[in-house]
Amino acid sequence: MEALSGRVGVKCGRWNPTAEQVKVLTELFCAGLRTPSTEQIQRISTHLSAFGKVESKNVFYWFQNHKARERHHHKKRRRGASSPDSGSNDDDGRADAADEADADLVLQPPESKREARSYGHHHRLMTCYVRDVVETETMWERPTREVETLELFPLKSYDLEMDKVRYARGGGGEHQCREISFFDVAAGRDPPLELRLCSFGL
Amino acid sequence: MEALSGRVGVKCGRWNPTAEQVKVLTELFCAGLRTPSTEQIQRISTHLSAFGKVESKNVFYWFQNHKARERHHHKKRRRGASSPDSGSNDDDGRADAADEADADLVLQPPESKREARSYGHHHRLMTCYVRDVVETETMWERPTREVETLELFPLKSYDLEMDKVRYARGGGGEHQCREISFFDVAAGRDPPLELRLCSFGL
DNA sequence: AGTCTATGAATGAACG
DNA sequence: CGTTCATTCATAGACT
Repeated sequence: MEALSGRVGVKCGRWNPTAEQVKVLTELFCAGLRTPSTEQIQRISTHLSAFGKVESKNVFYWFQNHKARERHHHKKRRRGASSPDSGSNDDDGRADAADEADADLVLQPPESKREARSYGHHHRLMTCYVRDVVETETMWERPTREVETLELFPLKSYDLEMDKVRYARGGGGEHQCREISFFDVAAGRDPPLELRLCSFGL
Repeated sequence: MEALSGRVGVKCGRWNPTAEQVKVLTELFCAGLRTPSTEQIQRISTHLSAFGKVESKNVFYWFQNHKARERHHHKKRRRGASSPDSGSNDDDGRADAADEADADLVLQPPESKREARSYGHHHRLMTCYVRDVVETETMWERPTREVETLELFPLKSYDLEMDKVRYARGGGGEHQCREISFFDVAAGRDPPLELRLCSFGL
């Protein structure tokens, strides 16, 4: 998808990342970066600006969205026959089709789905997610990630060390991009994508 | 784009402020209100309820978010261009380079007397909004409440005690309370607090 | 035409 | 309070 994001339209209503930018972002994400700090965002955007216009907020949102969608990615994994479902409700202009969540990764939040979330801030969401499932054959298996220890950002800053703990999903730090399906596409529509931080041209 | 009234989703899962409510809140914010006290929150929410359903916690969160995002959110900075870009260099290769300097932390007052607030600050604030919890089930039918009272709050309450020092910058500005979008505001800083609450005509 | 999907953007809610 | 999560809105682009 996305095809050659050559940024066709001149209408810059919203940021339209170039292929290179997406590549870099994706690699960073796969390398483990999930919530870049302000400084990191700054640096990333600065570097991405070499491929086209970008602002820090774009980078910020990009990571926000990716992380959120990665986690919240549970479309349909049941029913493998028939049509892949399609809601039936006919929209009336804007019915939205967010399908029913299914909480695939969530461990066991006392809450149901998203509803009884009133001001019961007591029952936190238990941010424990089933850490990386198993091996994803379709994944590259942790390339020499620290080949160069890219200098752009200390790498250790966002290195798996930290994130791992926060999300409790990196038992051994062997988790690269594990699930993500839509990411594959994004990354796959490009060359082999040699996962390597040093490829950031730094 | 679609200007205001973007309130489409009528789904009441989370508070969706109406244009009027946002207007009032924004004006208050621009007037200098940053951390309303429990009582102020109460009054504000009471007044806002004239425009639609709203709970104290919503007001509380609103201010929290606004304050936080005002500071946060990565720079924006442009090279003198006005209006949301326009052609300009839109080629890959080299957008801007020297621009990425950022400095959105310009505000951030020295938290010296920030704690002057009476209420201890821990989780207590949350307890402030527990009164107006009307039956959310009902259709909060009461558009006309008491529009005559109009005395939101003395204004001195949150008035320029210490808040003043924060945004009392230069003052050469003449930006009114615009419908900010934080990303921009971060760089523009606040307007003069010459706002008189009476303008909240609401 | 239109529709669907991926995703950028925005913001309410909450955690720590 | 700053940071992060969750949900929603809007829109560019792909597919039929």
